[in-house]
Amino acid sequence: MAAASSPEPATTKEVAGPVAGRERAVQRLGRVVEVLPDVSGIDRSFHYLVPAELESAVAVGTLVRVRLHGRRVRGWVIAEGSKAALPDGVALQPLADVVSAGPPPEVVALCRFAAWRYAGRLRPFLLAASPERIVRDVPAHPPRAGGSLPLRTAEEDPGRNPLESAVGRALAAGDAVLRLPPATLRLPVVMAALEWSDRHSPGASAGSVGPERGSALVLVESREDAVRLVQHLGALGRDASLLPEDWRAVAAGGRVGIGTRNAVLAPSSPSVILVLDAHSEAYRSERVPTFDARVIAAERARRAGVPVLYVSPCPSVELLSGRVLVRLERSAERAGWGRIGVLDTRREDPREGGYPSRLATLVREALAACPARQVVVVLNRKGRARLLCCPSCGEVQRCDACGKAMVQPAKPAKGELGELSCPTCGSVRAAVCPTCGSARLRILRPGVSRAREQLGALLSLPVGEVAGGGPPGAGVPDDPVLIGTEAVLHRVGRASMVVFLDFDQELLVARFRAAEHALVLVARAVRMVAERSAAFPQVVLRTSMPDHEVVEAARRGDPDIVEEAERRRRKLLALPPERAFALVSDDAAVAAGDDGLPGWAAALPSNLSVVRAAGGRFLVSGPDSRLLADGLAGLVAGEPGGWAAVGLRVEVDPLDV
DNA sequence: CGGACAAGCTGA
DNA sequence: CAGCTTGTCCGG
Repeated sequence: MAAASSPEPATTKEVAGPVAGRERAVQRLGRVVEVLPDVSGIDRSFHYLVPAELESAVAVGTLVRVRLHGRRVRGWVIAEGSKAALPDGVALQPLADVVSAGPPPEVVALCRFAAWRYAGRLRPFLLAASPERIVRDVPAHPPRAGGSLPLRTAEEDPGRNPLESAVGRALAAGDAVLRLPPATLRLPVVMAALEWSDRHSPGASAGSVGPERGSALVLVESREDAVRLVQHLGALGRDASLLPEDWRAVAAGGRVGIGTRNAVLAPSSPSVILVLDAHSEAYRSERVPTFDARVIAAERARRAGVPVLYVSPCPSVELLSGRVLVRLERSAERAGWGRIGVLDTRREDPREGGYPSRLATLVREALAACPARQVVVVLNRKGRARLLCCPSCGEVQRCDACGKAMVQPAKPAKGELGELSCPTCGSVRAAVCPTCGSARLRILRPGVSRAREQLGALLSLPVGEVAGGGPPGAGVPDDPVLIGTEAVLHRVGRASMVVFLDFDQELLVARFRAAEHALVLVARAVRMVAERSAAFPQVVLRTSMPDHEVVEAARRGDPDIVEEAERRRRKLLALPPERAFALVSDDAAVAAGDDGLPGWAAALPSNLSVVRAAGGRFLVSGPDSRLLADGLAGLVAGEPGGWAAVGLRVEVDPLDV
């Protein structure tokens, strides 16, 4: 069919005939669209004709039903197409139906950016950008002036409070991090940003009548935060929509859309994007594609010409990289971290055994000063004991199979020896020293359940254990003292005091983001303890490294201390943001078992490097994320089946390298 | 992903 | 060699 491959003439006279002629006219004149099937095994698009009766309902982003290889599947219109681009001899089929409204064209474009940036398929992003349930009647998107928002260089009104002025300065900068200490309430920050957006929205002018309101997209770290914020804004007369369920309202022009990381793909045209608790790892998707909503938010803001503001008490160096940092005055920021106490384990009397009496004094003070609240103790070690040794011969209890230190998951029943298990290979043996046969093992590193017993004895108070998982607040015991792993910081709302029983553990974790993560934990703890004027330290760090930069930063309420150290370290070791990384899993290479580099490595551009990493994966790195993404995109460029066909799984910006 | 079709295996 | 399983290919 030679006609199919020749370009369409601009006009055609072939309009005669009532039925067959009309069919033919559609064939010749009809609109062609590119459709990406919503099928996980297909990573490519196909062309379809738009039948006249669906003409007005089909736009880029629309969810449609098509016939593909004999089955009817859902898919997204991802572009306008043309027959000219098709290979010879393919007969176009019409779209079978329109299923639902989908993301607006700008968001489809943003999804394409995300798929490129994270070397993944388009489908998961389009899914995240689409409504959960079918939406049939969305009013057409009101065209909004984009790209021309006047960004002022300085906030002109000096009469407002420091918080409002800081928000104003940060928004005026376009892409900024606003560092606010953990005790800061978030609602006034959001309100200040919304009011700024009202004043700077394209429709706002001195002569306009009635409240002219800008629209906003607000990202929060958890579902609970989103629900709460929608309620609070509603109470203040702001029309706020919860994503993803209020997708339709947001698509129809709802003023404030609020949600977690997927909300960055909301179907709105925000005049400001706000990311709260921007240090939170919840903004990263743990599944491939491992996108980061903060990165997509920045790109969205850049494309729309609107400001994006990241709010955090302790922003990471990656977040700060290339952005303006706005902070409060030193004294105000320091005050917002409260009083941080330090217990130096090097000064503890070993004869006291377990925990120092000073700890008991602090806990009792806190309970007396604030009887309505609990004291929360954090120990990031599950089970009863993570390291045991034999007191008679001094042997550390190791696994016979793999040599790793054995752990004791639970307290032995009365009269029983109990069991040790290996955290690496899972093998189990009785809690008896294999060298000398002693059944009395000493716990060198207690886990949560042993620490609970010890604390109960020290304080003569009931101590409850909080297990991880489940919604916040559910299943939290009402004992005066609670202990758990860092999950307690998410499960318990308020506390009179938070004690990190072994802060060394957070400081010594062998991950390159350990220091920043440790400060995030302290910030979370500070937020749980509300009374700012309390005379006792509200957050207590028990550590053998009181001079460590994280302890110092927390005490002085100055995250600069961690940030400077971290930035130096990243530079020295060429870690992000100095370089960009991706972990590539190649099942075929692992199966083949050769120890060289796989074939695709040679196809990467010379500005990227590849080394073997643990677990049969490959660590690809490049000078920046753009060059990395371009290089990785080259791996599928010539492949019609896309990522589905190449058999590689790419994790861009991995948490650990 | 899942249908189509081809090549391989089994039992009479 | 029918009838079934298993594998590979490919979609407009």
